[in-house]
Amino acid sequence: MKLSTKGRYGLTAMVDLALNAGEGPVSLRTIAERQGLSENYLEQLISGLRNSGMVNSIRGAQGGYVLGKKAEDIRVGDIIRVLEGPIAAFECEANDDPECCEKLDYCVTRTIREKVRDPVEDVLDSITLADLVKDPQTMDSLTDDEDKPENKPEDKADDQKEA
Amino acid sequence: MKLSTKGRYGLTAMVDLALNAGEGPVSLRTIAERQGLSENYLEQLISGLRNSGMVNSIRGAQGGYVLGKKAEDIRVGDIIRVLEGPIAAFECEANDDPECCEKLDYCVTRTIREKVRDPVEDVLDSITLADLVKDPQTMDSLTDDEDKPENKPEDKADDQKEA
DNA sequence: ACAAATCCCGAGTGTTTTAGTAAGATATCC
DNA sequence: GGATATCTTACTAAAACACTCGGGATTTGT
Repeated sequence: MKLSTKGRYGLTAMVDLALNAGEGPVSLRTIAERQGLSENYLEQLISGLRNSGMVNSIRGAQGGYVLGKKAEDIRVGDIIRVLEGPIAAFECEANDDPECCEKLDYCVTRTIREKVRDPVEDVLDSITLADLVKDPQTMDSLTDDEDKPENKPEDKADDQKEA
Repeated sequence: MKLSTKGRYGLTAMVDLALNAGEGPVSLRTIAERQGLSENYLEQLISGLRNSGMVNSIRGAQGGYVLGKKAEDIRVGDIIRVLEGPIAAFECEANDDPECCEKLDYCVTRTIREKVRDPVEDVLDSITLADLVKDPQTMDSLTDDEDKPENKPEDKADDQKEA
Protein backbone atom coordinates (compact mmCIF):
# COMPACT_ATOMS: atom_id res chain seq x y z
CA MET A 1 0.00 0.00 0.00
CA LYS A 2 2.84 2.33 0.47
CA LEU A 3 3.92 4.54 -2.34
CA SER A 4 7.09 3.45 -4.09
CA THR A 5 9.76 5.92 -5.07
CA LYS A 6 8.04 6.24 -8.41
CA GLY A 7 5.06 7.87 -6.83
CA ARG A 8 7.06 9.84 -4.32
CA TYR A 9 9.63 11.17 -6.74
CA GLY A 10 7.07 11.96 -9.36
CA LEU A 11 4.83 13.74 -6.91
CA THR A 12 7.79 15.62 -5.54
CA ALA A 13 8.81 16.69 -9.01
CA MET A 14 5.29 17.84 -9.77
CA VAL A 15 5.14 19.92 -6.62
CA ASP A 16 8.49 21.43 -7.47
CA LEU A 17 7.13 22.31 -10.87
CA ALA A 18 4.02 23.81 -9.33
CA LEU A 19 6.11 25.93 -7.00
CA ASN A 20 7.96 27.32 -9.99
CA ALA A 21 5.01 27.73 -12.31
CA GLY A 22 5.14 30.81 -14.50
CA GLU A 23 8.89 31.18 -14.32
CA GLY A 24 9.90 29.31 -17.41
CA PRO A 25 10.84 25.68 -17.81
CA VAL A 26 12.60 23.84 -15.03
CA SER A 27 15.18 21.27 -16.03
CA LEU A 28 15.24 17.82 -14.55
CA ARG A 29 18.75 18.45 -13.35
CA THR A 30 17.55 21.38 -11.30
CA ILE A 31 14.75 19.34 -9.75
CA ALA A 32 16.97 16.35 -9.15
CA GLU A 33 19.62 18.43 -7.45
CA ARG A 34 17.42 20.41 -5.13
CA GLN A 35 15.25 17.45 -4.20
CA GLY A 36 18.15 15.05 -3.88
CA LEU A 37 16.89 12.61 -6.49
CA SER A 38 18.44 10.73 -9.37
CA GLU A 39 18.17 12.71 -12.56
CA ASN A 40 18.24 9.66 -14.78
CA TYR A 41 15.55 7.94 -12.82
CA LEU A 42 13.42 11.04 -12.78
CA GLU A 43 13.67 11.14 -16.55
CA GLN A 44 11.92 7.83 -16.80
CA LEU A 45 9.22 8.77 -14.39
CA ILE A 46 8.37 12.06 -15.97
CA SER A 47 7.89 10.57 -19.41
CA GLY A 48 4.65 9.01 -18.25
CA LEU A 49 3.55 12.30 -16.82
CA ARG A 50 4.32 13.99 -20.12
CA ASN A 51 2.40 11.40 -22.11
CA SER A 52 -0.64 12.01 -19.97
CA GLY A 53 -0.46 15.77 -20.52
CA MET A 54 0.27 16.76 -16.95
CA VAL A 55 3.58 18.29 -17.93
CA ASN A 56 4.86 19.81 -21.13
CA SER A 57 8.47 19.56 -22.17
CA ILE A 58 10.64 22.14 -23.86
CA ARG A 59 13.62 20.59 -25.56
CA GLY A 60 17.03 22.06 -26.10
CA ALA A 61 19.25 24.25 -24.03
CA GLN A 62 17.40 26.27 -21.41
CA GLY A 63 14.58 23.80 -21.85
CA GLY A 64 12.89 21.80 -19.19
CA TYR A 65 9.40 21.06 -18.01
CA VAL A 66 6.35 23.09 -17.13
CA LEU A 67 2.97 22.03 -15.84
CA GLY A 68 0.62 21.01 -18.61
CA LYS A 69 -2.44 22.37 -16.85
CA LYS A 70 -3.22 24.57 -13.93
CA ALA A 71 -2.11 23.15 -10.60
CA GLU A 72 -5.69 23.07 -9.39
CA ASP A 73 -6.63 20.84 -12.30
CA ILE A 74 -3.99 18.22 -11.59
CA ARG A 75 -5.16 15.69 -9.07
CA VAL A 76 -2.81 13.71 -6.90
CA GLY A 77 -4.75 10.60 -7.85
CA ASP A 78 -3.95 11.16 -11.50
CA ILE A 79 -0.25 11.42 -10.78
CA ILE A 80 -0.26 8.29 -8.66
CA ARG A 81 -2.25 6.37 -11.22
CA VAL A 82 0.17 7.23 -14.00
CA LEU A 83 3.23 6.39 -11.95
CA GLU A 84 2.05 3.42 -9.96
CA GLY A 85 -0.90 1.98 -11.79
CA PRO A 86 -4.44 1.57 -10.50
CA ILE A 87 -5.02 2.61 -6.93
CA ALA A 88 -5.99 0.00 -4.38
CA ALA A 89 -6.78 -2.46 -7.10
CA PHE A 90 -8.85 -5.43 -6.16
CA GLU A 91 -9.21 -7.99 -8.82
CA CYS A 92 -11.25 -11.10 -8.70
CA GLU A 93 -8.90 -13.85 -7.71
CA ALA A 94 -10.78 -16.70 -9.27
CA ASN A 95 -10.54 -15.62 -12.90
CA ASP A 96 -11.52 -12.80 -15.21
CA ASP A 97 -15.11 -13.86 -15.50
CA PRO A 98 -17.21 -11.05 -14.03
CA GLU A 99 -19.84 -13.58 -13.05
CA CYS A 100 -17.55 -15.75 -10.99
CA CYS A 101 -18.53 -13.86 -7.90
CA GLU A 102 -22.14 -14.82 -8.41
CA LYS A 103 -21.30 -18.47 -8.22
CA LEU A 104 -19.36 -18.37 -5.02
CA ASP A 105 -21.43 -17.81 -1.94
CA TYR A 106 -18.50 -16.51 0.01
CA CYS A 107 -16.60 -14.56 -2.61
CA VAL A 108 -15.96 -11.32 -0.84
CA THR A 109 -13.53 -9.77 -3.26
CA ARG A 110 -16.17 -7.83 -5.09
CA THR A 111 -17.57 -6.42 -1.90
CA ILE A 112 -14.20 -5.21 -0.75
CA ARG A 113 -13.40 -3.87 -4.15
CA GLU A 114 -16.48 -1.77 -4.37
CA LYS A 115 -16.38 -0.48 -0.86
CA VAL A 116 -12.72 0.21 -0.26
CA ARG A 117 -11.36 1.24 -3.58
CA ASP A 118 -13.60 4.13 -4.38
CA PRO A 119 -13.25 6.07 -1.13
CA VAL A 120 -9.48 5.91 -1.34
CA GLU A 121 -9.50 7.07 -4.92
CA ASP A 122 -11.93 9.81 -4.00
CA VAL A 123 -9.56 11.17 -1.40
CA LEU A 124 -6.60 11.14 -3.73
CA ASP A 125 -8.66 12.72 -6.46
CA SER A 126 -9.90 15.41 -4.11
CA ILE A 127 -6.38 16.67 -3.51
CA THR A 128 -4.85 18.72 -6.27
CA LEU A 129 -1.36 19.95 -6.83
CA ALA A 130 -2.60 23.38 -5.86
CA ASP A 131 -3.61 22.01 -2.47
CA LEU A 132 -0.11 20.75 -1.92
CA VAL A 133 1.49 24.13 -2.50
CA LYS A 134 -1.06 26.12 -0.54
CA ASP A 135 -0.27 27.32 2.96
CA PRO A 136 -1.06 24.84 5.68
CA GLN A 137 -4.21 26.39 7.11
CA THR A 138 -6.03 26.30 3.80
CA MET A 139 -5.59 22.55 3.87
CA ASP A 140 -7.71 22.28 6.98
CA SER A 141 -10.81 21.59 5.00
CA LEU A 142 -9.19 18.40 3.89
CA THR A 143 -7.69 17.22 7.10
CA ASP A 144 -10.50 18.65 9.14
CA ASP A 145 -8.71 18.41 12.44
CA GLU A 146 -7.83 21.68 14.06
CA ASP A 147 -8.33 19.97 17.37
CA LYS A 148 -6.77 16.72 16.40
CA PRO A 149 -5.36 14.96 19.44
CA GLU A 150 -2.47 13.44 17.46
CA ASN A 151 -1.91 10.96 20.20
CA LYS A 152 -0.23 7.90 18.92
CA PRO A 153 -2.47 5.01 19.83
CA GLU A 154 -0.28 2.72 21.80
CA ASP A 155 -1.25 -0.38 19.93
CA LYS A 156 1.74 -1.00 17.78
CA ALA A 157 -0.03 -3.39 15.54
CA ASP A 158 2.38 -2.91 12.71
CA ASP A 159 5.65 -4.48 13.66
CA GLN A 160 5.85 -8.17 13.21
CA LYS A 161 9.43 -7.87 12.06
CA GLU A 162 11.22 -7.14 15.23
CA ALA A 163 10.68 -8.96 18.47
CA MET B 1 -0.03 2.27 -4.41
CA LYS B 2 -1.99 -0.76 -5.22
CA LEU B 3 -2.56 -3.39 -2.62
CA SER B 4 -0.51 -6.52 -3.01
CA THR B 5 -1.99 -9.94 -2.52
CA LYS B 6 -0.97 -9.73 1.11
CA GLY B 7 -3.43 -6.97 1.73
CA ARG B 8 -6.09 -8.42 -0.52
CA TYR B 9 -5.92 -11.95 0.78
CA GLY B 10 -5.71 -10.82 4.36
CA LEU B 11 -8.65 -8.48 3.98
CA THR B 12 -10.60 -11.17 2.21
CA ALA B 13 -9.90 -13.62 5.01
CA MET B 14 -10.96 -11.08 7.61
CA VAL B 15 -14.23 -10.43 5.83
CA ASP B 16 -14.82 -14.14 5.58
CA LEU B 17 -14.25 -14.40 9.31
CA ALA B 18 -16.59 -11.51 9.94
CA LEU B 19 -19.30 -13.15 7.87
CA ASN B 20 -19.01 -16.25 10.01
CA ALA B 21 -18.63 -14.55 13.35
CA GLY B 22 -20.39 -16.34 16.19
CA GLU B 23 -20.40 -19.70 14.51
CA GLY B 24 -17.27 -21.19 15.95
CA PRO B 25 -13.76 -21.11 14.58
CA VAL B 26 -13.15 -21.16 10.84
CA SER B 27 -10.13 -23.06 9.60
CA LEU B 28 -7.74 -21.62 7.10
CA ARG B 29 -8.43 -24.50 4.81
CA THR B 30 -12.07 -23.55 4.70
CA ILE B 31 -11.25 -19.94 3.94
CA ALA B 32 -8.61 -20.84 1.40
CA GLU B 33 -10.92 -23.17 -0.43
CA ARG B 34 -13.96 -20.97 -0.67
CA GLN B 35 -11.97 -17.87 -1.52
CA GLY B 36 -9.64 -19.66 -3.90
CA LEU B 37 -6.45 -18.75 -2.08
CA SER B 38 -3.33 -20.63 -1.06
CA GLU B 39 -3.73 -22.08 2.39
CA ASN B 40 -0.03 -22.06 3.14
CA TYR B 41 0.35 -18.48 2.07
CA LEU B 42 -2.67 -17.46 4.07
CA GLU B 43 -1.07 -19.03 7.09
CA GLN B 44 1.83 -16.65 6.90
CA LEU B 45 -0.37 -13.64 6.41
CA ILE B 46 -2.68 -14.37 9.27
CA SER B 47 0.12 -14.69 11.80
CA GLY B 48 0.61 -10.95 11.75
CA LEU B 49 -3.08 -10.45 12.20
CA ARG B 50 -3.02 -12.75 15.17
CA ASN B 51 -0.05 -11.01 16.76
CA SER B 52 -1.88 -7.73 16.58
CA GLY B 53 -4.94 -9.19 18.25
CA MET B 54 -7.34 -8.85 15.35
CA VAL B 55 -7.91 -12.57 15.22
CA ASN B 56 -7.68 -15.28 17.83
CA SER B 57 -6.61 -18.79 17.00
CA ILE B 58 -7.89 -22.06 18.35
CA ARG B 59 -5.44 -24.87 17.82
CA GLY B 60 -6.12 -28.50 17.29
CA ALA B 61 -8.81 -30.38 15.48
CA GLN B 62 -11.97 -28.41 14.89
CA GLY B 63 -9.86 -25.34 15.57
CA GLY B 64 -9.47 -22.30 13.41
CA TYR B 65 -9.70 -18.57 13.71
CA VAL B 66 -12.23 -16.12 15.05
CA LEU B 67 -12.23 -12.36 15.11
CA GLY B 68 -10.35 -10.97 18.07
CA LYS B 69 -12.66 -7.98 18.46
CA LYS B 70 -16.01 -6.91 17.18
CA ALA B 71 -16.11 -6.30 13.46
CA GLU B 72 -16.98 -2.67 14.04
CA ASP B 73 -13.78 -2.23 16.03
CA ILE B 74 -11.49 -3.57 13.35
CA ARG B 75 -10.47 -0.92 10.90
CA VAL B 76 -9.45 -1.68 7.36
CA GLY B 77 -6.48 0.61 7.89
CA ASP B 78 -5.24 -1.57 10.72
CA ILE B 79 -5.40 -4.67 8.59
CA ILE B 80 -3.56 -3.01 5.72
CA ARG B 81 -0.93 -1.60 8.02
CA VAL B 82 -0.20 -4.99 9.53
CA LEU B 83 -0.03 -6.76 6.21
CA GLU B 84 1.59 -4.15 4.02
CA GLY B 85 3.35 -1.77 6.31
CA PRO B 86 2.72 1.94 6.73
CA ILE B 87 0.15 3.43 4.41
CA ALA B 88 1.22 5.94 1.82
CA ALA B 89 4.55 6.33 3.51
CA PHE B 90 6.55 9.36 2.60
CA GLU B 91 9.95 9.44 4.05
CA CYS B 92 12.47 12.18 3.76
CA GLU B 93 14.74 11.20 0.94
CA ALA B 94 17.79 13.08 2.09
CA ASN B 95 18.41 11.20 5.32
CA ASP B 96 16.77 10.42 8.60
CA ASP B 97 17.47 13.79 10.12
CA PRO B 98 14.11 15.40 10.82
CA GLU B 99 15.66 18.81 10.34
CA CYS B 100 16.95 18.15 6.88
CA CYS B 101 13.80 19.62 5.42
CA GLU B 102 14.50 22.90 7.14
CA LYS B 103 17.75 23.26 5.31
CA LEU B 104 16.45 22.70 1.83
CA ASP B 105 14.40 25.54 0.46
CA TYR B 106 12.66 23.32 -2.01
CA CYS B 107 12.29 20.12 -0.05
CA VAL B 108 8.67 19.28 -0.66
CA THR B 109 8.61 15.82 0.77
CA ARG B 110 7.41 16.92 4.15
CA THR B 111 4.61 18.94 2.67
CA ILE B 112 3.37 16.05 0.63
CA ARG B 113 3.75 13.68 3.50
CA GLU B 114 1.69 15.74 5.85
CA LYS B 115 -1.02 16.56 3.38
CA VAL B 116 -1.52 13.34 1.51
CA ARG B 117 -0.80 10.65 4.00
CA ASP B 118 -3.24 11.54 6.69
CA PRO B 119 -6.36 11.83 4.55
CA VAL B 120 -5.72 8.46 3.00
CA GLU B 121 -5.15 6.87 6.36
CA ASP B 122 -8.26 8.56 7.66
CA VAL B 123 -10.37 7.01 4.96
CA LEU B 124 -9.01 3.56 5.52
CA ASP B 125 -9.42 3.96 9.25
CA SER B 126 -12.97 5.14 8.85
CA ILE B 127 -13.98 1.87 7.21
CA THR B 128 -14.40 -1.07 9.53
CA LEU B 129 -14.87 -4.74 8.88
CA ALA B 130 -18.48 -4.25 9.88
CA ASP B 131 -18.87 -1.75 7.04
CA LEU B 132 -17.63 -4.33 4.58
CA VAL B 133 -20.22 -6.91 5.56
CA LYS B 134 -23.13 -4.49 5.79
CA ASP B 135 -25.64 -4.21 2.98
CA PRO B 136 -24.71 -1.81 0.22
CA GLN B 137 -27.02 1.08 1.00
CA THR B 138 -25.68 1.53 4.48
CA MET B 139 -22.33 2.21 2.90
CA ASP B 140 -23.66 5.31 1.19
CA SER B 141 -22.63 7.50 4.05
CA LEU B 142 -19.06 6.68 3.26
CA THR B 143 -19.10 7.11 -0.47
CA ASP B 144 -21.13 10.25 -1.00
CA ASP B 145 -20.03 12.40 1.86
CA GLU B 146 -18.65 15.15 -0.31
CA ASP B 147 -21.71 17.31 0.08
CA LYS B 148 -21.91 17.05 3.83
CA PRO B 149 -19.14 19.04 5.44
CA GLU B 150 -20.83 18.74 8.80
CA ASN B 151 -20.62 15.01 8.76
CA LYS B 152 -17.06 14.62 9.88
CA PRO B 153 -15.98 11.10 10.74
CA GLU B 154 -16.10 11.67 14.43
CA ASP B 155 -14.74 9.04 16.69
CA LYS B 156 -17.75 6.80 16.74
CA ALA B 157 -17.26 5.48 20.22
CA ASP B 158 -14.34 3.38 19.27
CA ASP B 159 -12.17 2.26 22.08
CA GLN B 160 -8.98 1.38 20.29
CA LYS B 161 -7.44 0.83 23.66
CA GLU B 162 -7.72 -2.86 23.72
CA ALA B 163 -6.15 -4.54 26.68
C1' DA C 1 28.40 26.15 -37.76
C1' DC C 2 29.27 24.51 -33.53
C1' DA C 3 29.13 23.34 -28.69
C1' DA C 4 26.49 23.01 -24.76
C1' DA C 5 22.30 22.05 -22.68
C1' DT C 6 18.49 19.46 -22.48
C1' DC C 7 14.92 16.25 -23.57
C1' DC C 8 14.13 11.48 -25.30
C1' DC C 9 14.54 6.42 -25.44
C1' DG C 10 15.78 1.78 -24.63
C1' DA C 11 18.82 -1.60 -22.65
C1' DG C 12 21.13 -3.50 -18.74
C1' DT C 13 21.83 -4.64 -13.65
C1' DG C 14 21.97 -5.56 -8.72
C1' DT C 15 18.75 -5.80 -4.95
C1' DT C 16 14.45 -6.50 -2.78
C1' DT C 17 9.80 -8.02 -2.67
C1' DT C 18 6.27 -10.96 -3.99
C1' DA C 19 3.83 -14.99 -3.88
C1' DG C 20 4.05 -18.70 -3.00
C1' DT C 21 5.77 -24.17 -1.76
C1' DA C 22 7.31 -27.32 1.51
C1' DA C 23 8.19 -29.58 5.66
C1' DG C 24 8.23 -30.29 10.29
C1' DA C 25 6.72 -29.25 15.17
C1' DT C 26 3.06 -28.45 18.43
C1' DA C 27 -1.62 -28.56 20.22
C1' DT C 28 -6.37 -30.26 20.55
C1' DC C 29 -10.48 -33.11 19.72
C1' DC C 30 -12.53 -37.59 19.30
C1' DG D 1 -3.49 -42.58 19.01
C1' DG D 2 -4.88 -40.56 14.92
C1' DA D 3 -6.91 -36.86 12.49
C1' DT D 4 -7.19 -32.10 12.29
C1' DA D 5 -5.34 -27.72 12.90
C1' DT D 6 -2.34 -24.11 14.09
C1' DC D 7 2.54 -22.57 14.27
C1' DT D 8 7.22 -21.79 12.44
C1' DT D 9 10.99 -21.74 9.47
C1' DA D 10 13.37 -22.39 5.23
C1' DC D 11 13.53 -22.19 0.42
C1' DT D 12 12.68 -20.31 -4.35
C1' DA D 13 11.23 -18.64 -9.09
C1' DA D 14 9.62 -14.62 -10.88
C1' DA D 15 8.59 -10.00 -10.76
C1' DA D 16 9.18 -5.34 -9.39
C1' DC D 17 12.14 -1.78 -7.87
C1' DA D 18 15.53 1.60 -8.26
C1' DC D 19 18.36 2.79 -10.49
C1' DT D 20 22.74 3.32 -14.25
C1' DC D 21 24.33 3.83 -18.77
C1' DG D 22 24.76 5.02 -23.61
C1' DG D 23 23.30 7.15 -27.33
C1' DG D 24 20.22 10.16 -30.24
C1' DA D 25 17.35 14.30 -31.17
C1' DT D 26 16.42 19.18 -30.54
C1' DT D 27 17.11 23.90 -29.30
C1' DT D 28 19.94 27.95 -27.67
C1' DG D 29 23.73 30.96 -27.49
C1' DT D 30 28.07 32.37 -29.70
